[in-house]
Amino acid sequence: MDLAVIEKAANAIADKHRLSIIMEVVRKGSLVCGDVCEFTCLKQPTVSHHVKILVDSGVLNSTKNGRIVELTINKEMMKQLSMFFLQLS
Amino acid sequence: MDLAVIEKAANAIADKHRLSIIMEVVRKGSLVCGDVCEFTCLKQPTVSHHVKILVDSGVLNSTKNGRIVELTINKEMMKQLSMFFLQLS
DNA sequence: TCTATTAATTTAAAAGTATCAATGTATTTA
DNA sequence: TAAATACATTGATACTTTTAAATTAATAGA
Repeated sequence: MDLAVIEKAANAIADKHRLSIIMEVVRKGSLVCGDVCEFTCLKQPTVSHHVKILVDSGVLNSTKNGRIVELTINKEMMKQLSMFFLQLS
Repeated sequence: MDLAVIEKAANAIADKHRLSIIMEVVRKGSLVCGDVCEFTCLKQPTVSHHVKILVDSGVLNSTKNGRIVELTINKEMMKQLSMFFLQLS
């Protein structure tokens, strides 16, 4: 497992707002960026910034349908993180 | 699982130097702060700073034997992190 | 094509973080 | 008790991150 991947994913997760986005994506199955603005009370550019970090790190997947971006959890990444920490325990 | 705990642990892990400290602690079983200065090429105050973050977050355990601080991995925290990411996958 | 909608980018200010020299503290040893 | 050792704290500087207003880009629908 590449430590740079772990570092980047950990960084993406290490934020109150981003962590709550992750939990909401998992709870609902998927979210669009507009939903995130609503439930986080953050402005749209701020949400766009956080979403970019989550997607770039591989924590979330994004698929663009027209002008709408749909966010889902990257289960493969979650499995890798789970395995990494299991090996450290 | 408390998200604040996850957030704090993720933050501790989300750093190149701290991640390498974690890996070395696991590889060797334990380390003292002086060892960390050597293999990271960081100065002592910087190491003290990083170690504090790792210990405060619960990622590492520290036990003081006289003036020497011994660092070990917190296996319980690793298990909790592993479970957390497993549930997201 | 015109307008509304959804998201990305730019820019800038404020807050937070990493680093290390200098210094402090506690403990061991001569 | 004095010197040496191991680590913590302070304070300064440089760098990074977060946030959002303003703007831009892309798409959908009238």
